[in-house]
Amino acid sequence: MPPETLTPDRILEATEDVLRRFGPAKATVVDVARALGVSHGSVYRHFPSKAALREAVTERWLDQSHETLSLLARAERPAPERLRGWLAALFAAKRAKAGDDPELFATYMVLAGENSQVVARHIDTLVRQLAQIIQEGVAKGELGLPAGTDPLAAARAAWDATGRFHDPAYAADWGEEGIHPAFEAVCALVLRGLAV
Amino acid sequence: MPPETLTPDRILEATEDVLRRFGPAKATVVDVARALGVSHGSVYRHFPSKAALREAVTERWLDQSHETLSLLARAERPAPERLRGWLAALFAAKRAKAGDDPELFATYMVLAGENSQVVARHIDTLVRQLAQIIQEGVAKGELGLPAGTDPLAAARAAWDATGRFHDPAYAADWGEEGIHPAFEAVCALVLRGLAV
DNA sequence: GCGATGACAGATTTCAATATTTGTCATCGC
DNA sequence: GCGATGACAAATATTGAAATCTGTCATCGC
Repeated sequence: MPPETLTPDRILEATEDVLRRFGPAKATVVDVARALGVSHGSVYRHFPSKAALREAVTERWLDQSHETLSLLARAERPAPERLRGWLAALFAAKRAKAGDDPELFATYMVLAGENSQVVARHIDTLVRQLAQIIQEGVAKGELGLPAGTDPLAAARAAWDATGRFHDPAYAADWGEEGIHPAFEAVCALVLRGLAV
Repeated sequence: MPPETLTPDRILEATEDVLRRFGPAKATVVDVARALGVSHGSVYRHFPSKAALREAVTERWLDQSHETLSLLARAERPAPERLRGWLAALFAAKRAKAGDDPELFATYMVLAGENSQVVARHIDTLVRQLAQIIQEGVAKGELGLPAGTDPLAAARAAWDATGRFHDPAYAADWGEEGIHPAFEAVCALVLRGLAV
């Protein structure tokens, strides 16, 4: 018997590995099976298709980034600071991922493109964190919304407005000279738009 | 002699035509020459390379959209209204182009990708129009900027913040259900961020 | 004289034959 | 019995030879 019994988790790990090594275009189910020392038929016992396997890898990867940010969303500081910190942390995390291992990042961009449903759910989670900050800020009088504005809609607007600093489509810009001032400027604009 | 003598303008028109008919991948210099009834060598007399030809087409295409917007930027209305109108017009124009002829739009997206310099200049022109509106608004007390903020930087921030509604990378979203509310929300956020 | 031409070399693209991969399932061995 | 296997058909990707395209330039005809 192999070191451990074959589980979805072990398969996912091996898949990540294969993706890292061969890239999204060349990584095959046969490669994954080979990495695990099993036949590719066995992989299909745990995942119904290659697409499902890749989707699961995508989900796993996106879930990793929720933790840290959700801590920041709950931190005990004035809402404007928290909002700023949250956005800055999001940007810093993405920037680091894209900068440290561009190939791996490109791989995950391909996976994300294949699984827009999963990505949409991920974004939803993050927007809800934003909404929480905004809602609490409004409740404490630290932030202001035009009468009748839904905090969730405001959060979505803030998310959209800062897209250049978290949407992977812009990853190429994140290494540029003026990206930090640009982030500061948009951040300031958004915060001013949410001020009391 | 052909109907008219061979000029850069006639070549550009023929190139646009060929691009429209065959798409960016299949359009060749030989096709352009054939459409004009000349040898491809003659095209090279007016444009040094295929890339230069395509760049010129891109420039011509982008320049078309400056006119209408620059009129709006100069309109005689309160700055917040003008700003809103300008952003809405930009969004409407892009949306219409992408929606009416998706293939042609895709073609021009490819061209734009090939000529980021040209696109950057185009964006610069538009951001300057935005800056003009903001600057006048600030002068008249209709808009406000944090002390020491450059109107051009503020314009760039407003541009970045509204990217989802003018960046062709998001064109796929422009047909979606909730895009108008999303635009309104971001617009409101930005206007509030620039209010006195 | 001067713009247009088309033959040409080298780069790029196309296309069809070949090989690999995906997903299924009857069969195996523990 | 039950998870693992590998042979298999259909779909997809790779490959390399042939065709086309880009860019140059010596030559042509007006």
